[in-house]
Parts: sequence; C-alpha cells; structure tokens
Amino acid sequence: MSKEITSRAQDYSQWYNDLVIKGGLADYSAVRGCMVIKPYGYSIWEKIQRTLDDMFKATGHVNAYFPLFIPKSFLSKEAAHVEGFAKECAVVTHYRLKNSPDGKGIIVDPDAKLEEELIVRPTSETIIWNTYKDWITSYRDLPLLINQWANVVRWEMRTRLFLRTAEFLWQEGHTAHATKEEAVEETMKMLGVYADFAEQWMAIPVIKGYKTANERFAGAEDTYCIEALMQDGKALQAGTSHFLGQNFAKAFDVKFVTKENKSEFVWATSWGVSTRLIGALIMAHSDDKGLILPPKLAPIQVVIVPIYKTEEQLATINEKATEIKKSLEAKGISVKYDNDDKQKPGWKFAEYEMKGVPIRIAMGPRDIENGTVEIARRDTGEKHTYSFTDLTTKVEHLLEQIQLNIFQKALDYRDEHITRTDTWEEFVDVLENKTGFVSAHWDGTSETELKIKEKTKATIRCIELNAHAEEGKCILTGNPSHKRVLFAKAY
RNA sequence: CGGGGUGUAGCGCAGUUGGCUAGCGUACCUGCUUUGGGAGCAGGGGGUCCCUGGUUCGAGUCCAGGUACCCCGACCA
Repeated sequence: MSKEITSRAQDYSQWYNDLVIKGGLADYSAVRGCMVIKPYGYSIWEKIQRTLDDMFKATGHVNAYFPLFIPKSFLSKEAAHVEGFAKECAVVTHYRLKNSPDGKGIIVDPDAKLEEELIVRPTSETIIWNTYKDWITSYRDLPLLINQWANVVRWEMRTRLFLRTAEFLWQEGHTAHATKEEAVEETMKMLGVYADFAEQWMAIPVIKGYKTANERFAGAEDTYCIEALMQDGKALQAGTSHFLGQNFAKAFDVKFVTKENKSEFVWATSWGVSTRLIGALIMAHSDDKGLILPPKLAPIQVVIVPIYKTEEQLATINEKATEIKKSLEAKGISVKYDNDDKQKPGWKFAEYEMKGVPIRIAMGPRDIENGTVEIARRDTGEKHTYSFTDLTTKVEHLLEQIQLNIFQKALDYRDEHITRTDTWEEFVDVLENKTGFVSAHWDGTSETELKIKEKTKATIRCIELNAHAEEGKCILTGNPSHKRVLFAKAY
C-alpha cells in the first residue's frame, strides 16, 4: 500500500492534507504559502469557473481584466479598505536585478527603485474604481456589470492548501449602479447565485446571511455571505457579496449625471469566490478512503476498469468498454477507460476511490459471459451488477442520485449541527463538544462579540437572512436581543 | 509573530555511546509467473545525509549559527 490516508478521527488536518496531496489535487511549492494546483485539481476549478461564468453571463455580467499591480497610494484612498488589507500586501519596490559585485548570484539593483511602489492586488476595488472614474459620466453608463477572473495575493501568516494560500485564484465582480436600491438588489442577486451554485453543483448546503460590523469586508457597508459547515464542525465562509454603498465612488470621485441633470456618487457592489471552494468541496463530502466529489463537478464521472487474464479477454472487454464509453459520452458524461496494463484492478479501485470518481464500472470475463457490468458507487460503496441494457440511462440516473445523496448527507449533518442555546454554559459546551453552528441571542455590540470570541474562539458567522424576530437575552451579557445569530468556530 | 515538529534515494522512513562501502519499505528498470480489492519471486539502477562553520584520526550522528517547510495559536477568503 503506497497511499495511506490518515483517518479523520486520528488527525483531521492531516486527513485533509492527505486528500489534497494523495488525491493529486495540489502540491506544496518552493514558494512559502503558495501551492501548485495539479491537473486533477485544476480541472475541478475549470468546472467551477465554467459553471459560475455561465451564471454570471446569464445575469448580465461581462468579463474584463485589470492590472495585477496597484499603485500604493490607491489603497489608502478608502480608509477602512487600507486598514483591512495593509498588513498582508506584497510590495514591489524595484524593477531590475543585477549581478552581485562579489560575483555570487544576483541582487536587487538599488538604482532601479520605483518612484511609487506597487502592491500586488489583494483585491481589485481600488484599481477598478480608479478606472470606473473614466468610464462613468452619465446615468446612461450605468449599470456597469463587470467580473474578472484573476489571481490575488494576501500575505497570510499561516496558510493551508486551498483554504488559505498566499496567492489564490478567484473571481471578483465589481458593479456600479445609479441607485442604492439597485446596488442592494445586485448584492442579493449574486449571493443567490453563489448559494445556488454551492447547493446544486457542489452539493454543499449553505446558510445565507450577513456579517456583523467586525466581520465585514474592509470598505463595505454590508457584507453578505454563504456559510457552509465542514465535517469537523467548523464553519467555512464559501462566498461573499458586498454592498459597498458610495464608499469607493467617494474615494475615487466617481460621479454620474442623473436624468434630472444632478451630479451623484455611484453605488457599488463587489462579490467573489475563490479556489477555497475546492477546500470546501473536499472537506464537506470526503471520507477516510479519499475524496468524494459531486458528479456535477467531478473531472472524471465514470471510470471503467477491465479485469482480465488473457489478451483475448482484454480484446473483448476493450470492445465492449469502448462501446459503453461512447454511449455515455454521447450523453455528456465524462468517462475514463483505464486499460493501463501496468496496474492491477485492485490498485485501480483504490486509486479512483482516492480520487473521488463517483461511479466505477468493472468488467471481467464473468460479465462478458453474462452480459453484465459491476457498478460501484463512491458515495455509499455499494456494488451492483447490471445488464448492458439501458446502461447509459442507469448511469445517468445514478449520477443524479449520487449528487442528491451527498447533498442530503451534508444537509442532515449540517442541520444536526445547528444548536439553539439560551445559557452560557450550554453555549460553551456545544461549541466545545458538539461543535457546529450555535444559534443564540447577542446584544448587537462589537464588544460582546469580541469577548465571546476571546472566550470561546467562536465568531458570529452570520445573521441569517431568514432569521425572524425573537425577543431574548444576550448569551453573554444578558442584555436584550431581538433575534438570534449564528456562532461557530471557523476556518 | 509565539509554541511544537521535521529536513537522509521520486515518495515514506530507520540509522545505536561518533567507526568500515549509509540502510529499509515503496516507486522505478529487466525477466518470469500473475490480474473480480493496492500481486509474487529473482536480478538491477538511483545519495550534495538542508546549508555554513567548528570539534575529531574519523561527523548523517557531537557543538554553534543559518535556512526551508509542516502542525497548533494570533490574523484572514
């Protein structure tokens, strides 16, 4: 056995790392905090990208690309924004290297110092709003609905594969609107897009909510989010959509003339999801045997493994397997027929389970004789023998079932891990032992929120959009509260 | 940035109080046998023992300094 996976019970972090590395999704790189996304992992990202991009286009957005570098002065134009990002910016100070005088290697040429230092974008609001100033003059220029697929850099103190890397890939939407109402509507619309994507494609149930002032995006009036729950009971913010008000319009002096010939500041939103989604995908569904990928995002949906003793048998199986492969592919299903002779069937079974391929079809002499195949589901481990008849339909149906099943499983787990508490003792106990979300009253002050974080390490993940009014007392201070909020320890 | 850990073959690791040609598993190459859950046997190739300096007849091993990465916190998507 060359690829043992650490079990979740033994060491959850190590389990996660094993899945990423041994599942062939990514590798550590020579650069601190930066990872290499390997082809198998990147193909998941490509599927995420393609799907979301279609959803963005369908909601009226177009793609553009803005510079990787941002003049240092831009960042400081919005006070909260610089405050939030300054501590984690990579800075370009020089533009040239030269041979070291002692002949050993190369050094930064001190004569090549930049007039104004450039930062590597941690997010693009500033460079984009600086550009929007030139693009927007009239109400006729609005709304401006732009998305960009890009890499950004945030110099995090501690990194984790996919969940928090110094450089990561993401998309960031930046829209400009004539009215507050329209901008708020856009913010909510994109939150909805993210939630739909998470649930229908990633099979991860999410809670839609908004952030408290403490957790808000630097420079936003309101930050909305989708929160998911991982198998270790920790919450993971899977996507955010920000209502930026007129903050960036004011910082970059972006005004437009209304129909009534009045000059007004533009209203803004921004929204993003990143390669962190892949981390969520891994942790939400997988088990101790390896990855479990939702069929809709799995790079390989079906793998066919031949079992044979003789060349004649292999030839027969090749023929039948190719036929099956073609008929599945005709339905848009991605199939790999693995007749590589260097590995044995048992090895392949374990390997594709590790990689999370939803369906495995095994074909041996027995099957050829009986006109059957053996089909194994990755999510449940169940194996059944099916006849060739209507195989394509059966597989299509099974893929749908798997997609629904892993969503339901994640949903059941999530729902079991939302606990309502009304006493501090129970609150602490649930966070510590049961884990997951805790629904509790909070007095609405940042001070209380921070104290709770200090005592329990839990933060307010969000205030649910559909939270109904309910009178109660703050879990910590006993002060009056009008609705419950969701606490959890988070990634 | 604080705490802990690890750097020895592609990968995972062992290496005793300092001692001979640095070893094991796996992967790789060759051959034969195998193939319905990570195959077996035989043979073979592969090393800057993280770096620098020191102690010593002799350093993977001891000492000092450096460096890289991982894990747990603080910070964050």
